[in-house]
Amino acid sequence: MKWKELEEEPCSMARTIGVIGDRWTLLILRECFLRTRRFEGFQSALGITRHLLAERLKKLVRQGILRRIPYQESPKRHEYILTQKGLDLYPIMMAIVHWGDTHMVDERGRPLLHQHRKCGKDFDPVMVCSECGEPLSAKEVHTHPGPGARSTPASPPPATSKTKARSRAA
Amino acid sequence: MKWKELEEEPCSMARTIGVIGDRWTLLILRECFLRTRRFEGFQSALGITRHLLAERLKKLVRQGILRRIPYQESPKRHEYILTQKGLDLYPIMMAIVHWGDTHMVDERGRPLLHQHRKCGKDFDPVMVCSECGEPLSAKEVHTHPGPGARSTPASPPPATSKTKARSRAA
DNA sequence: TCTTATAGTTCTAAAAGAGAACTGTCAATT
DNA sequence: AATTGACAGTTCTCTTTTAGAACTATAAGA
Repeated sequence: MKWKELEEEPCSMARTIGVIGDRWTLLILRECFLRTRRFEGFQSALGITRHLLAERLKKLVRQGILRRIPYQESPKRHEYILTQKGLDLYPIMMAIVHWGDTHMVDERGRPLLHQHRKCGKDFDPVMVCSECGEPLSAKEVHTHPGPGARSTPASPPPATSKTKARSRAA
Repeated sequence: MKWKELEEEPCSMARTIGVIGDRWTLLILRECFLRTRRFEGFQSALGITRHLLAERLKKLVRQGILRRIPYQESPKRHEYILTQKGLDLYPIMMAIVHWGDTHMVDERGRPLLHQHRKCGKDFDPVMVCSECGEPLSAKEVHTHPGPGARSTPASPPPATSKTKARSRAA
């Protein structure tokens, strides 16, 4: 499967995975949220090969998640900073960190704590329903097709060429 | 970088990425949350090669995210179902879907809607602070080292062998 | 002039993934 | 009794990605 195909599936998860669903991209984004902005910064923090780093940064810029901004002329140098679209990835990052904090810590405890400036306390991220404010769990949620679902009852899908996957929306 | 190394970093994000940070694993998990349980089900829904599917399922079982449970004898057949640890991935999945719903939909709109059984409404997932209940954004959060951080001021890190990454906790 | 900092690009070898075919067990059909 | 089909994998070859290291380019500073 190619990345491009993923981005075209009628599934918000598949599309998102097509953009950020590989380890290096996720780690680069972690660095972005930790305020890393420059090529060398990413490279030395992550130990990623320079080749891949250059490629991933380009992709993130293409996707509008990072913006490449000059911070000096001669020699030209740029910084990579998160756009709003990139900042919106924060809940994904926090959800990942929180799962790790819950299920992957060793005896020593959490590597990093998060303090909420507004209330001043160390916190955990909690996912709640936008309508009633209650915490969410998988079993309390029912999924149903939305307007962008692939097969409307009226018109069956036009035999999607070579892709063997029976497409499944999410 | 090998997956194993990731799982040993003092960073909850890196560790989590080591477990679920690749596209197929994420897509398999999507299917799990959509109630797919069997090998053929995953294979035909995703179009993943059988080889990779077998490997990924094994890994998820090893990690305690899925449990392999017999549903018939002769011939022996098993289903893969989410453990509690697996169910706890739900906020990650929802955060990913929601970002896609926000930034990756086409004119047609969302492929899938989510209804909260408790309140009966279609909702968006919102990430809030466990302490004060306010929605979170990256800029309102300050990160600081926790007990499991790698370099305690007292004892500097023991020159971490070959890994070139200057480790960075999260 | 020589070294360092920065941001890449280019090369080769190793690892991972794609694609297709094959195995083995049993139930149902011909 | 032999054949087909469902299911859950395994094995094979070929292609694409990654890893790892070296190289390029520009300018500032010792």
